Amino acid sequence: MTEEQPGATEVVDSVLGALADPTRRRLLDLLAAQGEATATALAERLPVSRQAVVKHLGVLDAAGLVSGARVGREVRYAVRPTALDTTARWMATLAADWDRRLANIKRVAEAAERPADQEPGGRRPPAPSG
Amino acid sequence: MTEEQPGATEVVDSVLGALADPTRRRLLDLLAAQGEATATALAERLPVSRQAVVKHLGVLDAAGLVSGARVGREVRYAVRPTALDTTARWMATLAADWDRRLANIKRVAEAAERPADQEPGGRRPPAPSG
DNA sequence: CCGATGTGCAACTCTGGGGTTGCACACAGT
DNA sequence: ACTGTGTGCAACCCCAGAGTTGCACATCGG
Repeated sequence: MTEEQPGATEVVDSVLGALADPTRRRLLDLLAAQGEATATALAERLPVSRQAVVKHLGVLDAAGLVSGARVGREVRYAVRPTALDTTARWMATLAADWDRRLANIKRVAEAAERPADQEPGGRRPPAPSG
Repeated sequence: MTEEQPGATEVVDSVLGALADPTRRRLLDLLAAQGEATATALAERLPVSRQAVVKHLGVLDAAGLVSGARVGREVRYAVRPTALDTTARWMATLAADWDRRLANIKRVAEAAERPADQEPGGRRPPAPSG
């Protein structure tokens, strides 16, 4: 666990996969609230077995969302904000990109709707595929 | 399709579920690039059948990520940035929250590590469970 | 009207992964 | 040394959902 950081795309990929499950989101909530907890302790506060929690923690760890540290005979898990932050930024960028494209396309569509309109010397964008 | 907007939590929930699938992400990429496309046209650019694409578009539509409009005998789908933006903001807030909690806990832990330390007049936070 | 093209619906298959149980191993406390 | 508690591993069950096929229905172009 706790490997070096791979490419942002892979981070986003695994984070999205990890966050898709409600139980895992609940798990992250609990971890964020308690700061640190073992799989056994977390399982007591969830309607699933410890083994299920362990598996989920494995997925979350692979996604870089949590990390576990051995303390004596138990393993304390804690939340790691970095991967989540990366995904949030990626998503925000994507949303902005969509907005940009949509605005572009709308503009072109409106321009094409009235081709007989007055077309002054100013040049419009050549293609919307920017 | 294209219902009224539900609570932000439900939006985030369905968006995360929708974005978990690679084919759906690919689908969104194509749609964002082309601006508008039919299920049939999208299926030609993907290694799955049209019906699979239709199902995915259904999921994406339920998540508010795309919307389809009937034009003659075909249905043109387009990307909708709002739900994605909502999820991005939610995620960024969550990441910030984790950071806050972690900083809080770390501070408290350090303070508890040396209880015999000089404790000046300044007051520290009463509990980390904020 | 007829063919071509596109959509909608339904039944079906099959793999992934969420969940469980059972047991072996590791460590702390007395 | 022995017991209690926590972790790790493996086999197993089960179902949601990703994907398919087949066919009926709608629409455009001649």
